Amino acid sequence: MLSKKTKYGIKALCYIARVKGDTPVQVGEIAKSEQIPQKFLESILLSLRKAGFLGSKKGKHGGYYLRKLPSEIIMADVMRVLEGPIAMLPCVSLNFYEKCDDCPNEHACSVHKLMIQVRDNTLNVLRNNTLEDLSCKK
Amino acid sequence: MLSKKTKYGIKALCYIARVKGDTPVQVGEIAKSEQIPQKFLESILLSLRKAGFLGSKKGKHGGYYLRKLPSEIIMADVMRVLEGPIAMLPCVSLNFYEKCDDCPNEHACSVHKLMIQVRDNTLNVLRNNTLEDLSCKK
DNA sequence: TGTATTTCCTATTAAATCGATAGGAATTAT
DNA sequence: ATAATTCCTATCGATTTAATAGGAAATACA
Repeated sequence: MLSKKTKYGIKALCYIARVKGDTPVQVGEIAKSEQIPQKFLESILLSLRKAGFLGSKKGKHGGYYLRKLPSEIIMADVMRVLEGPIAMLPCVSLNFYEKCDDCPNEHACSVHKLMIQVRDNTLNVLRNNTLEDLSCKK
Repeated sequence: MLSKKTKYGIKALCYIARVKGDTPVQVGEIAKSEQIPQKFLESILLSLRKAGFLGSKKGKHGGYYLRKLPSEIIMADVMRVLEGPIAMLPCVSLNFYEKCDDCPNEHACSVHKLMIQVRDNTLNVLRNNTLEDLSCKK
């Protein structure tokens, strides 16, 4: 199940991508428009900023803005920051690999075999979608 | 993240599929061989039985056996029983659809758009893998 | 310079879920 | 009868999730 954190984060990124204008977008505005608890959204945008997707400006007329073009923001990268590993098992993860305790031979493991395929296909989707692809007008 | 329940359940199904012979396979044997806590495995096999994948026999020389050919057991169906919905969001689920509270227009939702693609691809993998495909000899 | 505004940061909480365990009832082979 | 095995319910501890609280730091502007 996708966490609310990820869901909210993607929605917020899309909102920011859609907004035209020079001034940064405020958390309160996004929260209200997208129906997201403001304090929760604050922490989400903070982690997106730390991951390099967003820049921020403090104080009056402050807010968040994209640091890259929407077409350069790959959803797989966003997902990894918000949701964590894309693979459903550590033993099939590219970026967060870990061996299973219980599994003596990975290549003979039925679950491994299946989850490799799921990962490949999911990754394919997430790598081929950028923020631009998602942030269509309402 | 894939739950241990699902992981254990798939491993157990594969184990049963690999075993040759007339007599049912006992939980204790599977648990020992696949390194799964026996009591936990009991409850998992019980739900697989209730879902129609397994049959059981009680008492001495009792145990579990497949009720269909491995080639007829579709992994998507197994996953739904053990893990729940395949979609990452209720609003993109075929079998467990639910509208999002916060989302006024599903078709304009960026997250929806992305998760539909993920679901389609995941489903494609899980529908095209049967127990036979996974339960290769060790 | 002072005040309101906004992001930034840490801590806490309530609820849900997960993985596992416990104990015993029901059924069956011998 | 007895031992073995599935069946069923309840419970527990740990972890994660979603959200809230409170205030520090920075900034615009009067």
